[in-house]
This record gives sequence, C-alpha cells and structure tokens, in this order.
Amino acid sequence: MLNKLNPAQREAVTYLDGPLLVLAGAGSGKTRVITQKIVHLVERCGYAPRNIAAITFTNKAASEMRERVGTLLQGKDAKGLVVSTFHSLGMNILRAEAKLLGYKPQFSIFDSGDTWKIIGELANSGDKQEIRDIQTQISNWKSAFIAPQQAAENAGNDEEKVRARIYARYQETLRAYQAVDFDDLIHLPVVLFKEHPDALFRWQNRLHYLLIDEYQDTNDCQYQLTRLLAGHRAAFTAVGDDDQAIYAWRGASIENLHNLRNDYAKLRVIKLEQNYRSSQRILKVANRLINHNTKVFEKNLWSDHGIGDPVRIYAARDDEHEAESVVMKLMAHKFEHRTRFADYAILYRSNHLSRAFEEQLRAQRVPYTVSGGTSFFERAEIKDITAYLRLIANPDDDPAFIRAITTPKRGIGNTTLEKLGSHAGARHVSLFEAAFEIEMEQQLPPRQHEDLLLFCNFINRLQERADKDPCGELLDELLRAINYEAWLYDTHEPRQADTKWENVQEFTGWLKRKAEADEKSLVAMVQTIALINMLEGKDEEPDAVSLSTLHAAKGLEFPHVFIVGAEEDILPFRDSDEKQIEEERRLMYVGITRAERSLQISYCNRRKRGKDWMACEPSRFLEEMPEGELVYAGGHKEAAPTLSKGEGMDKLARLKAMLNKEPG
DNA sequence: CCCATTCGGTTTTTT
DNA sequence: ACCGAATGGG
Repeated sequence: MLNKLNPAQREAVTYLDGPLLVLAGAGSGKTRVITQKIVHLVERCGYAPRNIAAITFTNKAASEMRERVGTLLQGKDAKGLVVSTFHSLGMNILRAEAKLLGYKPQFSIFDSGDTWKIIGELANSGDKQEIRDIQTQISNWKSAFIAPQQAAENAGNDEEKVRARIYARYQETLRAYQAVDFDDLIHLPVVLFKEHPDALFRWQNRLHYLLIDEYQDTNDCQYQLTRLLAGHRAAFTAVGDDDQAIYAWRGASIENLHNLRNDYAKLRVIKLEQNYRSSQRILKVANRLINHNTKVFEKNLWSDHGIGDPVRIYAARDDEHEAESVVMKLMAHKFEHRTRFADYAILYRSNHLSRAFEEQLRAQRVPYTVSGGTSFFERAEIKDITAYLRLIANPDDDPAFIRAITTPKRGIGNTTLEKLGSHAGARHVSLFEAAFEIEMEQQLPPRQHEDLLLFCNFINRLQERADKDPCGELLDELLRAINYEAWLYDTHEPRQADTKWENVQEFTGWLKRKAEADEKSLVAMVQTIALINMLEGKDEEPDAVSLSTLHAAKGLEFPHVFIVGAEEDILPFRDSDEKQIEEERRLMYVGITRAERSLQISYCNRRKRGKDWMACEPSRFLEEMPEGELVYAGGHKEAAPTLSKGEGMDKLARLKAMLNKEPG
C-alpha cells in the first residue's frame, strides 16, 4: 500500500518522531496521506482506532474520510475512530463534560439564525448590517478569549462599550437558555480544559494521535484546543495549504501555520508539490495567479500530466446568456466526449448566482445537485420539526419554544408571547417554565392561557417518552399530534406542500435510520443536526452536474469546471481591501485547481439587479493569468463574439486581442 | 387578539 | 424570483 505513494507522501505517512506539518498543494494527495496515515497507525504501529482523531473542516469531508478509512482497514474494526469537525468534537467534549461548566448535557446549539435574532433584540435594532457586525464582533471576541468584562474595559468609544454590553447580555441569554453557539463549541472546551486539568487529562488519554486537515483554516481557538489535546506528547500531523486559506472572514488565520513552527521547535515540515489532478495549463494559470499574493511558504506545484487545453475565458452579454451558454456548452461537450454529467461542475462566488444556472439546467432537463446554498436543515419545514425536538430535549430553549408554539398556529400569537416573555424575564425563568406560573392565569385571557398549558403539557408528555420510546415512534407521534401534513397543505400551494412534506419525511426517515445506526439518543441527534449541512448520501442523483460555491468546492475535483461570475464586485467581492483581495484571489485559485482537464471562466457585461441593469467589469484576476494559456470565446455564440453595446468594451477588446495569441 | 395576504426592498463565503 | 414588515379581516 505504501508503495503507491511518492517519497514525500510516504515520509508524511510514516513520520512519527514528533509534530509534523504537511504543506500540501492543491491536488497533491493530502486526503490520501491522512487516510493512509490512520491505517498506518492502526496496522503498523499498534494504535487502537479509538485513540486516533482526525479533524476535518466539514462534516461531509469527515464522513468521506471515515468511509475511506473503513474500506482501507477492511476487517479490522474502525470502531471508536474519531473523524469529525472541530465543532462536533467540541460538541462531544461538551456533552460529556457539561456539568463541569454548569450546563446540562441536553444543551441546545444555536445556529446563526438563532443568535441573529437574540442580538437583534439585545441591540434593539433592525439594521441588518449592524447585527451582522455585532455578531462577528462577538465571534471574534470569543475566539480571542476576550470575556465580556475585558471587552468592556478595552472599549475605546461608546459604540464599543455598547457592543461589549450586548456581548455580556448575549452570554447571559445563552446561559439562561442552556444554549451554546458555534463558537462556544470550541471555546468552552478550551475553557474547560484550562480550568479542569483532570478533564483535559481524560481527553488526552482518549486521543493519542491527532490529524488535522485544512489546517490553514483553523482559528486561534481551534489551535488552542489542538495544543491542549496534543499536550506534551505533541503527537499530531497538521495538513494545510496557505494558498487555499479562504476562511479568514471566519476568524481563521494563516498565522497558525507559522505559530506551529514557533510553538514546536521540533516541528518537521514536509511539502507535497506534485499535483496529480490538473493539466499543466490549468496548473500554470493557477500558479501564475496565486503568485500575485505575498507568499507565506514557497511552494512549487508541478504536474506530469499532459499540457491540456487552453483555459477558456468567456464574456457573456448578461447573466441569463451566461447561464444559457454554459449549459449549452456543457451539454455539447458531454455528448461529444461521451462523458457523464457528474464530470462537470459550475462554481460561483455566492449562492444566489446559482439560480440562473439551475433554471437553465432544469429547462434542459439536465440533472444537477446544488451543494452549499440553503442547506437542507435550513428549510422552514425542517426547522419547524427540529424546534419541537429541541424543545423536547431542552425546554429552556426559548427560540425553539417560540417557533414550536406558533407553528402550526394554535391561537398563541405575539401579544400572548410578549406577556409570557416579560413575566419570564422578570422571574428569570424560561418561557416554558413561566407558562406554568400562577400569575399567567391572571394576565392572559382564559382562551390563550388554556392553549398555552395544553401545548406545554403536550411537550411534557413527549419529553417523558423521549427516554423510553424509540426515536422513530416519537417522531411519528409528534407529526400526527400537531397535524403537520394537513397544516402544510392548508397554508401552501399544493406543489410546495408536496415537496415540503417530502422533505419532512426524508428528514424523519434519515433521523430514524441515523438514530438506530449510531445508537444515539434523540438529544444527541438534535445536537448533531445543528452542525450538519446536508443529508449525507440521500438519494443523490447518480449522475448529476454539480453546482457549488467556491467555498464549498474546496476539496472536490472535477474533470470539467466552469467558474462563472468572474466579475469585479463579485470575485473579488465588493469593497475588498488589500488583505481581502488576496483571499479572493485564493478563492479563484481554489476554483481553478478543482479542474482536471478543462476549465472555462466566464463573466457578464451586465447583470440584472432588481428590475434594472447593472454594468459589470471582468475580474482583475483574469488579467493576472498567463495570456498564452488562455483563449477568449466571447459574446453569445462561441467563436462568434457579439458585443453588446456599452459597458465593458475596453476590457472585452483586450481579451479579444488575446485570441490572436492563441497558444499551440 | 390572531393570522393571511400584499407590497417593497434585497442578496458573501459556513460550522 | 424571496423574505419581512405593514394591514385589514375574522
């Protein structure tokens, strides 16, 4: 097995004398190194799988890796092997050690939607931008280990003081709800480990070797968790690529690659520079582009694949034509080369850009899957059901309470909730608890009060059954009791209701299977849901075109790639400063390096925004690519560039000039 | 006091 | 084409 690896890879797999950093260029086989190393640890070095933890960036990557290791280990029992994201590892630590932190193990996990509402209320503001700002501010404070108190002390102006105050109240609110946010899932275990060495000792004893993927995208907090878990043993392998760091906006810092060197004197660094994925032309375009960034680590990515086709740059008249052209070209290419739909990916900077392509693909009856985008669990109908589950697990979860009691409508509305809320606030109890207090009977109209108690007792009954009865029965019972299907058809168009109900059934089916397979309690399932993006392996189209954001495409590869919407203000995103431009450039780099054989990058000259047109400029990144490797195919039809009058002419003309310098 | 419909203003990236 | 606040009916 080891002989299938190149020397650098083999070295990375077998090196166990101390901490190791693997600088793995795009397509250099880093996943292979990680999976093989796990197998190596188990089969050659006598590690028990349950003592190894592999940390990935997404749940999808985690389940893929688990599967791969499972097949490689065949026969041998991979049970107990930890393959998860930082967040789900943190969740598991937190659930096991909750009591030490004053939480109950059934704590709720709030997603950004939940926290958004809380911050909005605390800030008493409806301003989206402001709430967003505060949200990221709090997130940054947390990952930098700045407590509300410190934040208040450090505040230089009134605005910062107000925000520090909101931060403090936000933390109190989460506590009161017995809830944690995404940052807490990492932050609290670190706090726990610092305050309770015995707990840290337990986990260090559990996890003897750590493998961390996508290391360039870790933030300070995650790094601290890693260091604590690794302890003096420092038995870990971190794998990363500074050129693919695209999560700085989430607090990730490439600096962590450097820090590793400073903190571990014995750190060994191995570079993987041979690319096994892309044609030489694609690689050359990628390399030239990324060289416009200030380099952290020098790396020289090369490939012994063929030279390949030139990278096509396509200028579309507008967004609709871009979608039409891409889909037409894709279909033509497919039928000419007898490829599969799954060989193609359409990548874009932001989710909303997918719409035009989805429409075209649907119109042409081309099967497709959208990854990223509004996740399955973000859908209203799924959130409705999970609200009930959250409430059953943790009655103090006020946001879940509000959602559950108002969907389906059962005669409890804003006014009632406000009264309940102010009473709960005064008494420092959750809405659920407040409902049973005697004062509510006086404050609420009889009808409302009755409905309220009816609901709470209903939840209580389900709660009692949650421990005894299997997850599936409980779910069916719940859906029947709230008459959810009928309510869906009552309040939606038949077609909409159809898909919504299908989603619900898919969800409950998944939940039942998962609960049985993993022998997890309903509580554990509910907590897991908060972290998962999509249903893994749900009757996915066997052969479908992939639509994905550039972020979500990291780690994937496709024979043929279309990067669309390569325009100023989109990619790079508007108002990017110099630092952000570099990150946007890396994003483009990630997109380019997804492609194995062919790549087209397109942009529009104008784009519909609302009801009027907006002129667009081609992305500056196009100019940073080697002209000799590009071929321009502008206008509406290939090889027959038709220029729309007006915007973007100069850039278009420049690109057209490149046509004459066609390589070959 | 609750809830459905309409109108108006919008869109980074994700655990 | 999609969500959220205002508005009027029940």
